[in-house]
Amino acid sequence: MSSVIDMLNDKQKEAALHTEGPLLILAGAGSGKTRVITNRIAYLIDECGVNPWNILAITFTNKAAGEMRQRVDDMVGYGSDSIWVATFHSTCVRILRRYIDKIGYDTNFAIYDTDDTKTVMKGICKRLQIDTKQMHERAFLSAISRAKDEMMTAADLMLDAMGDFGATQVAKVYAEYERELKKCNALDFDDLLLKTVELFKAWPDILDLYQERFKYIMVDEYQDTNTVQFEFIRLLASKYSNICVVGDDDQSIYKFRGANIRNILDFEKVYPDAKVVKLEQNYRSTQNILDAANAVISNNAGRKDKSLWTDKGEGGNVHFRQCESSYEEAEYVVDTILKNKREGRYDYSDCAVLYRTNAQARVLEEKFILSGIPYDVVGGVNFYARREIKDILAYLKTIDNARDDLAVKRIINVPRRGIGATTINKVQEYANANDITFYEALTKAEEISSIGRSAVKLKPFVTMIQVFRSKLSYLTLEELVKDILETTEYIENMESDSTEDAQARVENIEEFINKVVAYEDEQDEDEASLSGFLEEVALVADIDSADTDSNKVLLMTLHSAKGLEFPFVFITGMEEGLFPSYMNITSDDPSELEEERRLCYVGITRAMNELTLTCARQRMIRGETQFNAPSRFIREIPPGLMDLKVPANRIRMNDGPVPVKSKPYAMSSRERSEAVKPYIASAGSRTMASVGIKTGKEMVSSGAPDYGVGDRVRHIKFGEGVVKQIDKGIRDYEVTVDFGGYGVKKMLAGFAKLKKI
DNA sequence: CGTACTAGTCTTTTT
DNA sequence: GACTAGTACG
Repeated sequence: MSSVIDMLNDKQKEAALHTEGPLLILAGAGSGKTRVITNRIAYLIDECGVNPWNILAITFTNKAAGEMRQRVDDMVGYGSDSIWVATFHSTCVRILRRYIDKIGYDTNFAIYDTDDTKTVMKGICKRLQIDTKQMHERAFLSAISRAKDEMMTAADLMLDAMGDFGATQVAKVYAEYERELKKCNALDFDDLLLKTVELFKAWPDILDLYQERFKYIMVDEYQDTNTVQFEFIRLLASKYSNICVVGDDDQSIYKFRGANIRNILDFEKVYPDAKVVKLEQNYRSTQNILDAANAVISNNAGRKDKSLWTDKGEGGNVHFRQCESSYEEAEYVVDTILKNKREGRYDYSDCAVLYRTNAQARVLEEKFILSGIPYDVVGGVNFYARREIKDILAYLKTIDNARDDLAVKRIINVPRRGIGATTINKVQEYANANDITFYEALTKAEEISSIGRSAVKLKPFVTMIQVFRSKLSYLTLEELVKDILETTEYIENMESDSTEDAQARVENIEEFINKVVAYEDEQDEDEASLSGFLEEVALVADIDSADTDSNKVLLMTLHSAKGLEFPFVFITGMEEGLFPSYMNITSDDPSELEEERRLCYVGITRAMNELTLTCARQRMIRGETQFNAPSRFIREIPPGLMDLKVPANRIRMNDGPVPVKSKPYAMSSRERSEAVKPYIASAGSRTMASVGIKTGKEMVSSGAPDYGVGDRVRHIKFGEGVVKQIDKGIRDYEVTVDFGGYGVKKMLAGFAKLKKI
């Protein structure tokens, strides 16, 4: 019987075969760590007779979890679905949904995202009369988040503050914030981990249950774990000690959000009997690229000693190019890609353009559009954080379970219903006084004497929500969402007050409906519940846009590039003040600069065959033109590895402005959105198809309806009616129908789903 | 209560 | 330069 580990090298084998007891795999960039993990899982099941049910594999992102799940499924035949592959957060949610009542929460708790917590914080600052100009909401939130990462309570912070005014205030706000979330039966992202650890500590029998369940634990990207995540894993593994962590201290780039690099550096101290395996053979890059990466990272102190090698051969030099402006830089990137494409050396999908900040994508995008190169920007604004999507989600949350005050308040006046801040405050006061939720208070509006005439406006809102609820039993989720949009005339209202980006918003809503349909298709007939959908969406940042099969250049930040590889990589904006960022240069903490250097290391090691580093002498940052010297990271690469267009000592440092030869072409925002459209439009559908999800019925059709003026049609809610008028709207046909008893309605053909009779 | 303008703010990012 | 939040006014 041929073994699953035969395809591994010696080191990889050593790691895969060590199944009992703690194991640290130090996996350098491109050393095949995912392969080791999946093979190790297969080995555990096939050769050691481990029940798949007893295996837990934890990742940070949904994307990583999805990829691992895929590869495990491919490798392990029978029983692979019972392997628990999930992110930290979704793992905790699953545990908490079962047992959180043991520590005083309701099991249908809400999960507050970053936006929600900001809203909560704003309210607290107002109530405590904190001057948010002096101390920002964001500062409080990040202080609280950091405290939670370190498992510190508000009381702990208060003790630590030792009377210091600022620190005391943070502690007070923290306590208030906790009270507020508890009142709403809500958890923030940090709480998901924290409360699970709390639960495990308070209820040893529950912990034991999960220890028995997860006898073999694997953690990916271990260098990015924070203290509470470490504790979660430690507790789970403390019975059987079969814990395997994989990571690379040189790729730790999330310190700013609480990652504790000591978790990986001190692993052997916590587990003295741990076996350590270093994977140093790189299967990705040429020797020159690796040498450049090694040279840069060797400037960092306090790392685990290792150095990557490859048998891929020397390869070409690393290219470096200093440009006059960001426009010229973008042109250089575009021209190089076109030239390579023409000469048949690299296709579009072989190339990736990386940068430090998302804002840098704009100029690049403009040039890509002009040149006609197909591209995709990865990341940017979180899909589910967009206003229109959050609005619809708030409706769904309210219908599902009106305990989420934030959701109810979000939509009570969206679209406008003439319910203002004063009324909302009065309802809230009433709710506080009677210890009921905001929504419950709404249902008793007529009892609130202070509201007066406004009570009349609240009634229809409550009725509407109740009507939606009553329809839950027979409408599909898709129908429900469309019903919400129609009943509230959401799109019409949106179009009337913001014509500029209304079109993009409508497209987002359509994409959202696609997502809903995809969810329903995934589930078995009766399984597709509203709560289930909201659960899934709460922990997903973006619609997965990894469409590697389409032939496009990918643009993304260095952070989002982690874990990916490309034959040709551009790293742009290699300038002091931008990369490394100004914040980190001026910081008195030298470890901040080391994190930037690790980021540079991550960037360089994404490249398989060719790497081009570019910088601009002149760049617009935050509406201000800056003149920056080339990044220090450039100078850390031995000149012998680079092909410099000018000798190194002739590279111009920041010696002031030079007249720009040609006026940079800048597109108007309309031109831009027009030009960008075809790519965006194709991105969504392709994503769905590539994941193998049926999008169900055809979305809003741009074709003409199959009925005309005067025809009788049927609508799902209003019944039969007569078509009065059909107008070609911005993106769809607007149909005016007389429904007799229901009156005359104007609706979008795509949403209305009218049937000719 | 809603709108229109002004002032201030900007890292990186996932859940 | 772009976005958002807050404020002044109708």
